[in-house]
Amino acid sequence: MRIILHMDMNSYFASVEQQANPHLRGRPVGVCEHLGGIIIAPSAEARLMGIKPGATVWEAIKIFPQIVLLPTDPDKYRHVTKKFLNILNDYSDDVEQYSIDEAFIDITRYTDGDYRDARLLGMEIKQRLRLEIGEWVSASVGVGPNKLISKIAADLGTDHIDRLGIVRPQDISKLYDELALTDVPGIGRRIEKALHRLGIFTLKQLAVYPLGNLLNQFGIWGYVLRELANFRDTSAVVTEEEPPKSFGHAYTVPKPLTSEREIRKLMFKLSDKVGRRMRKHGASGSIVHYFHSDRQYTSFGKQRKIRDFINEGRDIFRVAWKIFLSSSPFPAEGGGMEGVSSSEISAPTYSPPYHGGELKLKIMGVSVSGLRWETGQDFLFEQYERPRRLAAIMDKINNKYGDYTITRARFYDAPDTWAKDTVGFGRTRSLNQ
DNA sequence: TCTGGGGTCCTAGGACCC
DNA sequence: TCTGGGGTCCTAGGACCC
Repeated sequence: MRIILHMDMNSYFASVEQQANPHLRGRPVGVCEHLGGIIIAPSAEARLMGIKPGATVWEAIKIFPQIVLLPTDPDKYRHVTKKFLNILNDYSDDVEQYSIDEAFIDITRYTDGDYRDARLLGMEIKQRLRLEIGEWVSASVGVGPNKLISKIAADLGTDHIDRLGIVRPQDISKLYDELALTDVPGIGRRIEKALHRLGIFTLKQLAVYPLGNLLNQFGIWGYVLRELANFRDTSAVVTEEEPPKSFGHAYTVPKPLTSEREIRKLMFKLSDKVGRRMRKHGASGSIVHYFHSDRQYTSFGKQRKIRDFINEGRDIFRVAWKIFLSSSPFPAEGGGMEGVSSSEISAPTYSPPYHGGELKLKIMGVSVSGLRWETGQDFLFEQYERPRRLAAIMDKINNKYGDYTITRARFYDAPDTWAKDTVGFGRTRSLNQ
């Protein structure tokens, strides 16, 4: 029987900020993307005041006007994540990074199957976090016979002082009294609703519900649900890091966009950001996804496969723009683009100004999948011919001084500059400004 | 309060080929 | 003219996670 330990950092982004900035310690802090959005991570102090993750910034301010609001700083969090993964690696070779603030460790060998040893190990890991990362960054630890249970156990542990939850095989049946359907990872809002329609309101009911009916209702997911409800999980702790399958960026604008120019500008920014990240990782891709939502949250999204593999902002942008035109808020020219390679896609023809004003674009996203990877270390610079080399130079500048410090002028301005391939300085400092 | 941005996986239908 | 089945690719869309 395996023993799996799950570690889940508490109020991660906020506590990392508090660790890094002593003057934030003990104060209610909220980390958010921008002021029109939500609090992604409220600090423990903010939570105590009733500010939950997912609350809008607006709401948080209403509860506590003095809350300290901070923008996310992904590099900072990744740095700390590396540190805590290193600690975990001292205890097992089988460490799986599950997200930026969560990890699974197979500690079967280390504990020799003994849950008392597992508890001691959990305490030791938490102690090392305090010593090596800092007092303000803490973790919930869960221990159980599989990944699913260890994760659930970590959540249960948050009620205790030491935030260490242990569920031994003989404790599993007690979970039914403590957990709601959506407390099980894999059961979200929609599935919960569907289960309600079947008359299933508790995990116990789900656990004994006829499998055939579940399969009818949910397809293969019915089987998964049944396994979840019985806390069965045979999945292994996966140590290898899988390469990503897509790269994407999205942005919610503070004020809805209506003009073609604004929309194109944002689309290029996002495309450029995606391209830059792809090049940094030595990836190119052949499927471009574009989506947007309007203020009423009706959304439009499509993907296009092209023949080439691309990783430059302007190429990604061209495809995204074509997709956008196909949604026909502006009349599309030339119809579809089946089988068109990126080099054949011309700069979009300028269409008449947006008519009617129905589209009030609130969220936009661009991503690229269908990835192919450059081999070796030399993907960054040398062997690239001029246009790519230009892109590499621009990357260096932008990575150092911030997004869009430098970009191609033609993407910013009126259609008559489209033909020129010049490097210019964009005015925009960053998406969040 | 109409609410972030980063992802993953699964399904299903149509086109096309053998 | 009608008949099968399998495989792959492409796209849309829905669900979930942190």
